[in-house]
Amino acid sequence: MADEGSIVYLVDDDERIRMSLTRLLSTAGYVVRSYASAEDFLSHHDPAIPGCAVVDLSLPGMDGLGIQQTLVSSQVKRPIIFVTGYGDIPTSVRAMKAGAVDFLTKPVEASALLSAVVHALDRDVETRREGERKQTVEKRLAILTPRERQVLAHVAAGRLNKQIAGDLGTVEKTIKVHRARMMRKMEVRTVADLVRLVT
Amino acid sequence: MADEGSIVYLVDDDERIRMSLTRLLSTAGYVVRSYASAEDFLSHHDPAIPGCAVVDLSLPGMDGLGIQQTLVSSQVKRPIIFVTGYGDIPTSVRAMKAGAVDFLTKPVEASALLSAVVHALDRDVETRREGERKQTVEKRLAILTPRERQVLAHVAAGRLNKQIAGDLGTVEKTIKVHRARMMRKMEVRTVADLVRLVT
DNA sequence: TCCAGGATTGGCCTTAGGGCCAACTACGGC
DNA sequence: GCCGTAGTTGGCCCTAAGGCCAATCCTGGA
Repeated sequence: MADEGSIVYLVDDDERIRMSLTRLLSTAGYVVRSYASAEDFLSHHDPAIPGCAVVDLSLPGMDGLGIQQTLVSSQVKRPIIFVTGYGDIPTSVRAMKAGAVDFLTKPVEASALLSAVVHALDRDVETRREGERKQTVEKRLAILTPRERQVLAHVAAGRLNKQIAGDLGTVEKTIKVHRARMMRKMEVRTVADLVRLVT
Repeated sequence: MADEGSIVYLVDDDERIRMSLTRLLSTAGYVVRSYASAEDFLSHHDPAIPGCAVVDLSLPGMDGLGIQQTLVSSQVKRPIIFVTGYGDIPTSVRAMKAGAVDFLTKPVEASALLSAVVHALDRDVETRREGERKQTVEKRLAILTPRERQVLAHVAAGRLNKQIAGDLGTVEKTIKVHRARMMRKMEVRTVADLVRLVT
């Protein structure tokens, strides 16, 4: 299996459920870390580690939706699968609108949970890939001088050096220099690559 | 209001509900068209007309999810808001995963429905905007000759005429001609515009 | 006060892209 | 057999982009 060894964070206050789901997920090849409360999970949570979360909706203290809101508002994209015994429709809809991967009712069917985990991990991989791409671009943009950033915007818009010079109140030769340095720093060789990178 | 006059398709087998919601939506400035069954709605449905659908989950014959599946499988992006009196969580989750805008329980709160309609119409506008853009690009791609399409791919990838010539087994001069004709047909003047268009 | 980084400009030369005119070849139809 | 479309190629010329070397000018700091 492709996701074998990926981490599944399990948050449920019922120890029997934790044992049961841990067993199920471990057997499927996942590494499981379980927590009995939202607070315990969040305080040990490292967004940098790939994986997904399987969260019981009703928890003592902060509940499952609270975990989701906390993660969402802190820009953490950890995919969440909710499981619940007592949920209602409005809650499930709110969870899904907030980006939950799935919302399962107890007793949880093994196949449904495993399928949801696969989807969640897929989404996590995709999110991380895109996040890394953005990071790379941001890092490169960060080392540009203000002038180079201006030139970048014009070049990406398809403007000619001569036109850019006019807009920025300088001469073509100067733009050529800024442009060349900007392209080096952005690590692209063609305008096409540049446009794809910053779009 | 920005969406005033937009069409809301209402599908519910209960005439009192239809009356009630029609009144609510009309008062808010929307044009409402109501249907008593999925079959009636679908047979009169024109995907080209902007708007959203408010659909009761339980209907005689094909139910609300059936409408959604029908539209989704025929690539129609009509935004759907479900309303239901007897739904369960798995159903609401399935609807949301299939792209429903919202899933409301009866009795429907006026504010919740109106808010959902605003979101649905926003999504519709966005979907149509994107669809038109794709249409435009497709139309232009359609009038390219096979050779021009090949050249387009290479140009968008940032390759030089000389390299493209090598790859396509011809000389640079020929590529220049294909390239110029391709750029005209795609209605772009710079490589940057081309990349943005086909990405 | 002197230095580094950033912005600027000039000259020179090479490569790349694109417009215009002309011409040839191949193929599918009428 | 003639015609239109698609693909090809050549020549000529001009503009755009980019590399290399050199040289100011200014400003925030050490």
